[in-house]
Amino acid sequence: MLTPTQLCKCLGDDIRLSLICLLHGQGEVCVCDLVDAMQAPQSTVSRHLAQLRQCELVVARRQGTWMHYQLNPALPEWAQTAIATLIVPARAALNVTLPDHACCD
Amino acid sequence: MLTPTQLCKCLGDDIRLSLICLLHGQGEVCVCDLVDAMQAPQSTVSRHLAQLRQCELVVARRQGTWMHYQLNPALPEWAQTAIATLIVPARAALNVTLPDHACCD
DNA sequence: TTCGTATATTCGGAAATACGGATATTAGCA
DNA sequence: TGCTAATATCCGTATTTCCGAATATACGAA
Repeated sequence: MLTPTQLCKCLGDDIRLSLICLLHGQGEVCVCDLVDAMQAPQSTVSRHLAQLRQCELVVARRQGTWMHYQLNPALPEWAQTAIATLIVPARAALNVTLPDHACCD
Repeated sequence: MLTPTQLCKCLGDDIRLSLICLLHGQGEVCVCDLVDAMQAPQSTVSRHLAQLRQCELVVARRQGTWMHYQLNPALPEWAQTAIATLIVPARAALNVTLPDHACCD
């Protein structure tokens, strides 16, 4: 079960926090768009997504070859609140935005 | 200036999060009480306090030989809100409480 | 001065984390 | 089948973080 320390550890990394920013308020996003938005190698993005999945901050759904990620809608209240609070300054500090949805689907 | 990533990194450690729990809503607390509450060597507690000071999550005031710490009252809104949100589940998970104030003063 | 107490800092080593290229896996399609 | 695209995992290495004993510093009192 998610502890506050774990949540903070997960969010205490620019790449992972950026990924959360990209997913927040977006429904599902496919990995290719995430890799595109982060300017980082695919293996790096995938590794961080796996970590977020492991803490259950995000959930994944496979559709054919593609994977769609979204924020875990079943997070405890306090975690959702904390994330919502941090998102605003994080967006400003990290400056990440989804590309025009180009790849899958 | 404090970034969301930095805040999370600071809070993403059991000892530092425990220290924040001990300070939250308490005004000033002296180091001896913090060392007492955390069952950890003095140098460890002091090192983590220094890190919290460096990120400006806490501020310190010297009074003679003693140091008194408190949450930085000038934290940005978002940081105060995030901390307040995390404190509740953190207290439950980490189970830390101040000892009867015994040492300095 | 010198001593004792409170706290901070240093230091070497252990452990955890991050990286990204290479490779494996999974699925769709010919 | 065999090929290609999307994604995940592996692996050796580099970096960061953490630890606690030892030491240093700051201060008050004698």
